[in-house]
Amino acid sequence: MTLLKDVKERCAAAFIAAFDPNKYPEAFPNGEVTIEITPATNRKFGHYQCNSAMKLTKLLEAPPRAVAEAVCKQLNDEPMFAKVEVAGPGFINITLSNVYLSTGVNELTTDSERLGCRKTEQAKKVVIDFSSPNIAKEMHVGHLRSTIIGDAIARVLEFCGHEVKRINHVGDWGTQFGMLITYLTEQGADIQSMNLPDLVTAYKQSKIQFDNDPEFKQESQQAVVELQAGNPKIREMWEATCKISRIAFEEVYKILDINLQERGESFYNDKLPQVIEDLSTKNLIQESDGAKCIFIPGFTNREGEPLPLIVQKGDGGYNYATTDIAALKYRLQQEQFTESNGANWLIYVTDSGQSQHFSMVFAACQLAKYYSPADARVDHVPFGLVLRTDGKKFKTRDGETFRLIDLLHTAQEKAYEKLSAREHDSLSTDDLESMAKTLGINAVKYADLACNRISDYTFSFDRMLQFEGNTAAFICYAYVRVQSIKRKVGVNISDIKDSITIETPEEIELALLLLQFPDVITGFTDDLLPNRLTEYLYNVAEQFHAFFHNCRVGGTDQQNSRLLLCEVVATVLAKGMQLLGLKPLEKM
RNA sequence: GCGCCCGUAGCUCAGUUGGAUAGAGUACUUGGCUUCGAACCAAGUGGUCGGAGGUUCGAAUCCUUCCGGGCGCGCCA
Repeated sequence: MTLLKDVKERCAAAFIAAFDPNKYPEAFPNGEVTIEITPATNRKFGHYQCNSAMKLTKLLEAPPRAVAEAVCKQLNDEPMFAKVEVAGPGFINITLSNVYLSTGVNELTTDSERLGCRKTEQAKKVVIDFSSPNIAKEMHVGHLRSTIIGDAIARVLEFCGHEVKRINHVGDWGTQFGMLITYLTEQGADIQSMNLPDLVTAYKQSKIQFDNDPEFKQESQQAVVELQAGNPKIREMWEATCKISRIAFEEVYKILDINLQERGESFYNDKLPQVIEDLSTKNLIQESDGAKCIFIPGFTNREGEPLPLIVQKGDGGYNYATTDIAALKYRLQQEQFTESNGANWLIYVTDSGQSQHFSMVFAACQLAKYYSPADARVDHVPFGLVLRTDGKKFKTRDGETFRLIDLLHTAQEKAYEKLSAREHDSLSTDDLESMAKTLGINAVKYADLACNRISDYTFSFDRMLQFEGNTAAFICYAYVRVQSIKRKVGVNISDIKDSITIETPEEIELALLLLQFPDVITGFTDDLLPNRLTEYLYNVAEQFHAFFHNCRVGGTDQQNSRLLLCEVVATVLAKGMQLLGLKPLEKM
């Protein structure tokens, strides 16, 4: 039972008590009523508000205020609420009682793992596809967004009790390997001694030659065919390039603390012919200009003609649409989970430029009866571009992308500058360096997660490393201060026999927020927007500072109660940070 | 041209599915350290929610239409 559900249930009961469900069957289908409870828009309206009196006014055949007053009457003696009032055109404003809030936060003190969040009753088998860099290319900020958004979603869904597989759908297959391998062969390159930057350089050269040298182009295309056919020599070179890239990717994942399982496009190579065959037998494929296409109703090209999803090219090769269909089918039908074979929730975290592609792939898979929305949830989770502070795309003056690994190191270095510029009593240089590494990465992640992912995101070291406002450092600082007060008071939390008593306005606000944690997590799983959670953590941190400023802890009658409250704050902050892939600092 | 996304304070961004007087942060102004970290707190200035219509008790949110920006649109992924 979450706070929101609790309020909702009691209000629904009040509607049923105030109006005879048998008399108004339309308002009470099956004797029940669905009502709307939202957090109050303004504190002077209480903690929550119910707007259903206005919505149900027609079905209940009474003016909105009269409906509200009848419901309100039923709630006056409810111990959960301190006050229930009717206001304006028919709002029911609800203020929770201090007793209810106190009881609620007390329960959290013995529930540090779940913090009121119950595991889902409908655990799903989730395959989440994120990060997905390309072999022989550097990771850049676009991969950063996919990686940290995907990671945060995976962490939250795991916490909710879903069974989650994190898949790195790396770009390790396709025509580019033909040209890369042909180029490396012609140059007589010693692949074993190369690193990723060498590979990237070779890739760029091969692209130039591919575009300008017809003979090279032909050889490259032949190399692709041989790679797909399993030519040992070619295959060996391909594996070597993958290995080099993998080493570089792992370095990034280690810094970012990302755990995911690589299963690249090549994994589906041998499944592609069957997919085409299956689509053919289902009469979904039409030939157009030599290519095999699926025409999906509702999609048109620039001439207004039906837009094809090409699943087999004129030269017989397959492309990413084929791979994505094969991958979707595989994940839903063959994926090995502990209890059954297939997943029933697929998530793709990619840039929003691929929205149309995924709508078409999803539509094609539904036409092929690989799934129906009734038995599987399939989400494309899009995100916007990364921009510079001048609004342009995040690239160097030469049009090159910044290497992700360099950006991460820069963030850590700048975090060190910021930290060391302040006075610290008992922190060694080693401590500072270690903190800066954590804080730098926290800042990079938090700044990205704190924006609504659908919008474009403006990347700025200065902003993300600020200690004020909605930033990683501010959240960390709140946590640090809780740890500090605990050290200062010197009481072992687990020895405290007292319970929390909520009294002051600051305590009430803080308790209310802490009890909302499960509702925030539930909201997250509905819309997969990480900024809902960052905003919540910011509110907790901010409210903690306000509480701490006005309510003394150490040496007061309320010391133990407030110490316990502080502990809940720390637990919520730590859990929230963990779910976002951030690491708390004990000191800073 | 068609499709999708976006347009909210000088800047960076929220806005919980249609709710009350549109909110934070930053910047700027002001007040608060002789007790738990002032990396903090409190207050103020700042808005035609891109424009115009429409739907209704009620619109930043839904519909229509313009304006401005971004992305995508047949054999790259």
